[in-house]
Amino acid sequence: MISLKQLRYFAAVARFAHFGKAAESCNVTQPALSMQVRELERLLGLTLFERRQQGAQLTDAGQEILERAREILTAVRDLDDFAHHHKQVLTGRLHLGVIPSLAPYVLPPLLPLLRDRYPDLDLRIRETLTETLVEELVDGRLDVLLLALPIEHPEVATEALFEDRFLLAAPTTWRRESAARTGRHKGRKQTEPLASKELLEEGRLLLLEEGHCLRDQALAFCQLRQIDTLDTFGASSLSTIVQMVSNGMGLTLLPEISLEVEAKHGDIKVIPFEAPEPSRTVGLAWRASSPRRRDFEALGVMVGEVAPEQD
Amino acid sequence: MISLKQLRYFAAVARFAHFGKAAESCNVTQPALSMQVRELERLLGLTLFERRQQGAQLTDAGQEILERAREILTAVRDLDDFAHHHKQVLTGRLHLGVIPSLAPYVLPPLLPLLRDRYPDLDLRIRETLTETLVEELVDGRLDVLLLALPIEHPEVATEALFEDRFLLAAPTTWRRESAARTGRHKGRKQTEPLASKELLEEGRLLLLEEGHCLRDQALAFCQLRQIDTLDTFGASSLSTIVQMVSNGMGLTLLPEISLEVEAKHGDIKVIPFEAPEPSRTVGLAWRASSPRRRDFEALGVMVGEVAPEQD
DNA sequence: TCTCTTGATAAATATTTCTGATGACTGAAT
DNA sequence: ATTCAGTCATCAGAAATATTTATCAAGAGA
Repeated sequence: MISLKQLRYFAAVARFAHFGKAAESCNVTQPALSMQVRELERLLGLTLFERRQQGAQLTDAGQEILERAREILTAVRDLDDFAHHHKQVLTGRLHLGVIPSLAPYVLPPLLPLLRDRYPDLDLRIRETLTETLVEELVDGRLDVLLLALPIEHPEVATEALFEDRFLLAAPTTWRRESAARTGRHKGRKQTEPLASKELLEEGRLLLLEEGHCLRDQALAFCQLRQIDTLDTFGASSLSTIVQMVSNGMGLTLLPEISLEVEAKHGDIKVIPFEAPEPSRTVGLAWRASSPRRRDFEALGVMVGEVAPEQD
Repeated sequence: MISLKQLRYFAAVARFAHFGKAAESCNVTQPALSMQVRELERLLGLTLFERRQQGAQLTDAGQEILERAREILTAVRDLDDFAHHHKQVLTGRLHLGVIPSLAPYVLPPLLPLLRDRYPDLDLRIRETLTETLVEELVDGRLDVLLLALPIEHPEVATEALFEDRFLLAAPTTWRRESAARTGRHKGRKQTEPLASKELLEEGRLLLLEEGHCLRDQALAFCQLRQIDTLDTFGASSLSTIVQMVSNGMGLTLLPEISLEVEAKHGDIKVIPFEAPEPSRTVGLAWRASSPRRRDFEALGVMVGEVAPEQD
């Protein structure tokens, strides 16, 4: 009779395309895992992997079985979660994924608050790009994500928490009229607090490297499709960007939530945009099948408490 | 770590509300099953059953866990089915459920045909009422049903195969005009081959007992809500009904598919209805998640071959 | 050819699961 | 009150299963 152990081992081999690594990830030796996978193949009456020198390659049949196996494993994990968490909210282990443009600003105030209010919560944090987070979420390695919406995925449910405005960050030496070559802004007073997006076209725009959603949102706002005004190298953290800005290497967009930290890091001035102000929607995402809705709602409330005040 | 075995045992206990019977159904001894259920409870950190002298009663938490467990078990069964049947069509074991008003007419010609054309098919038949069939289908004890549509159930997919007309069955001694008290049919010729539904009001209507869909369909057609013209005892097979009709105890509706068999059983005359003729839609039903669609389609073709010709 | 990596195999061991006998408990009948 | 029949729990030993350790064979790359 098929066992979950077999499915788990099978999924691991599929993930790593390598029996040895899969065995390690399952905390068993390679022969133990090989035996179970082989037994599963016998039970199913088909070959799941092509064993090659370079590793294990899923067969076509294996691919289809894998999808079903993953669903089953997720359902089992959900059942377990449900059992453990349906009484109390925010207890036990919770794997939280956060995008890099939120983690350094949300987590410092959030974690002490959580530790204080939910001492039985064993929070595990993972910080990486949206794409990877969603993948790991669907896969069951993460339980809930804190990121910028929208997330379009049939298995993922989301909840918006707050709007995070974007502001223009410039060197303190930067003068708006110095860049107003187009003359469009001639008549404006210098104390005018709004920056129109045209301003961005005047200086080099510094952004996070490829894959960060913040980069995409900034580009979308600027409707910049030509790459020549961009620093093609990009940076992997906003701190670095701010350092670059304060050294006169260009301009950037900063999310409001980062200001308290980043405005102190470097010598920059921050200018709000004219309406309609650009912004991103920060929210939570989880597997639609997850039984821990109540946990996520509670978590959302906590995040809301540490978020910037809404207009 | 949770195992499928534990879920299987748990589901069995839930089904029988009795550890001993559950153990028997799982082909293990009662202590073995008790241990696994207890271990599952330990792993989940909650109590699944209230153990009483009268048996095992699911707790509220157990009820919710049960639903998830059943989904998992079904998914595993589907995975297994998929592996075994995605290559060849109609091989291996197939549990077919049939309603009593179809089984005696469809199965005799169907089974030899199947045995001939799909010798590797190990068909298991279950005959009972629609309600039970659907329950067992969703539960995974049956794979496919042959019955009257529609079936409204979120987890069940269906396919219509053919229309089965209803005809009026009357004693050979019965004369239409003898009952035409209303005078509405006075002008008609006696050789007129159509029977309007008003005719049914004139004789006592004999139907299958409560729960048979054929009974409900007949009642729906007649728009009879008053029970006084009905034989309240009902019968459990059409053969019996036909015997009653041929002995002058009343009239009944017979599905066309039964005529070849039943018209010979008793001494009756069969009269078609005026348009719009009453009929039922015969079709197949299966779990929407089942991977054996191709099997069901092939089965549908076979049933079509033994069904009455369509107009 | 030699070396490294891959996964498979075999035997010994560890672990899990099952059986069969027993026991405690409960409600019903005597 | 006592017995009885039925429930599920417990336990020790047996059986089945999974795992480890050690070793092997095959192919890729030097």
